[in-house]
Amino acid sequence: MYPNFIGHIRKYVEIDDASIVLLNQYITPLKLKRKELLLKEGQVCQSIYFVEKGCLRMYFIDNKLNEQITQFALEHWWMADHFSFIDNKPSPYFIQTVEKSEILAISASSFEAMLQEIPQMERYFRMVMQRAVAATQLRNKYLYEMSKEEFYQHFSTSFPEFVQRVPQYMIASYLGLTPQYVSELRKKKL
Amino acid sequence: MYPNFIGHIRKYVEIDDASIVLLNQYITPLKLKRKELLLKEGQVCQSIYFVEKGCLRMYFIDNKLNEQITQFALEHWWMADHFSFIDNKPSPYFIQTVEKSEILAISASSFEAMLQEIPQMERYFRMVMQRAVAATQLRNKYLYEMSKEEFYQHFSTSFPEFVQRVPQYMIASYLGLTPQYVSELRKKKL
DNA sequence: GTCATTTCTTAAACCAGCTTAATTTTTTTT
DNA sequence: AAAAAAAATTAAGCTGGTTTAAGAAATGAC
Repeated sequence: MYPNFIGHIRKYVEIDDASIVLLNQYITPLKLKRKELLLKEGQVCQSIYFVEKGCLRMYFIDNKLNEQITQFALEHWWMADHFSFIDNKPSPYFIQTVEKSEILAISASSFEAMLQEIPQMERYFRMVMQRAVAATQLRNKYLYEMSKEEFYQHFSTSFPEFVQRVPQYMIASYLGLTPQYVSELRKKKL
Repeated sequence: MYPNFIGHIRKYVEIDDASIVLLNQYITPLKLKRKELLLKEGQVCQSIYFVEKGCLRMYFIDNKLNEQITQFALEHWWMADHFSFIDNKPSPYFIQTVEKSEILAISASSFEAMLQEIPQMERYFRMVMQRAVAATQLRNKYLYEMSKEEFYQHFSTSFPEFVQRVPQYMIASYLGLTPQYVSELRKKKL
């Protein structure tokens, strides 16, 4: 059905096929084209989104009216504005497909019901969230210890597929660099 | 027993007194003086730490041999190097008390056993981790949209108790600033 | 209570990465 | 296939925040 989603769950918890079938009622699958919006600034982030296939980005409009990207999600990643999702507050973010994508959405009420009915999912999300915290701790450490030049080089050698797949100006934005500076860094490395 | 800890759990999940009593067997309470270490670089982060009273900091030694602080934890906060804790890998961090503190430690094996025996704790930690993700998303947004000067001013007006309690050079380190620059910014504001 | 250590301040020179602006290349649309 | 739009490059000048160095003030230990 959703091989990436089910595979991801089974990587973390033991769950039988019957429970997997139960899961379906909580999930809304979405087939989206490039550049479609899942969340707009000012709306509440009603769902969390799993990338079954494709790529999402999250961004906000900064005071210079630039789209400032704060996160990407490729296959197997979850995407949400968690503060908005948890507390039902309007979000400052947009969430948009970068390319044609297959997304699984779970609304806040489905999420709650799912966790009640399938306790393994509570455990799954505890682990997913814990790993997300671990990942941000690591990224954060890199931010503290590297110059922007090192940060860019580190990113592009660590995630070469990413650099292939996503426009350069989006990577620049995500890394907190100007497109001009990224351009300079690329020239430097060749 | 540990009013801050129990209060924190009950803020998130319904749990009866019997289960609270069960909790005790998984917890190691620690009374620590100022500047005591809970984790050293190169060790595996064997436990997660709850600050019942006092203050912890997490830091690593950067390439200029500075102590670079990446996190603080005051009362009610959890502290751990999650990658090290989850995957049993050596940590690059030190975790140290900033002041005299009362800490509750839960080792990895206790953590696992506790989650098995008391399912509400699985839910509690899912929520704690999800809020931690939400908090880093927010902090991250501030990093993207503010200059370092704004970031400092924002932090010191948002957490005035912190600025009272923790030496200025530690706050500078945490915010990614030099102590000299923080000194300049303070002078500017008066 | 005083000495030693830690923390904070001041100031000048410096530079990593940004801004601005114009051109070229690539991609998308028709 | 051509036109339009989006993305990437180049280069010069500038600035927010660092570095370096030294002295002053505050704190903790005995």
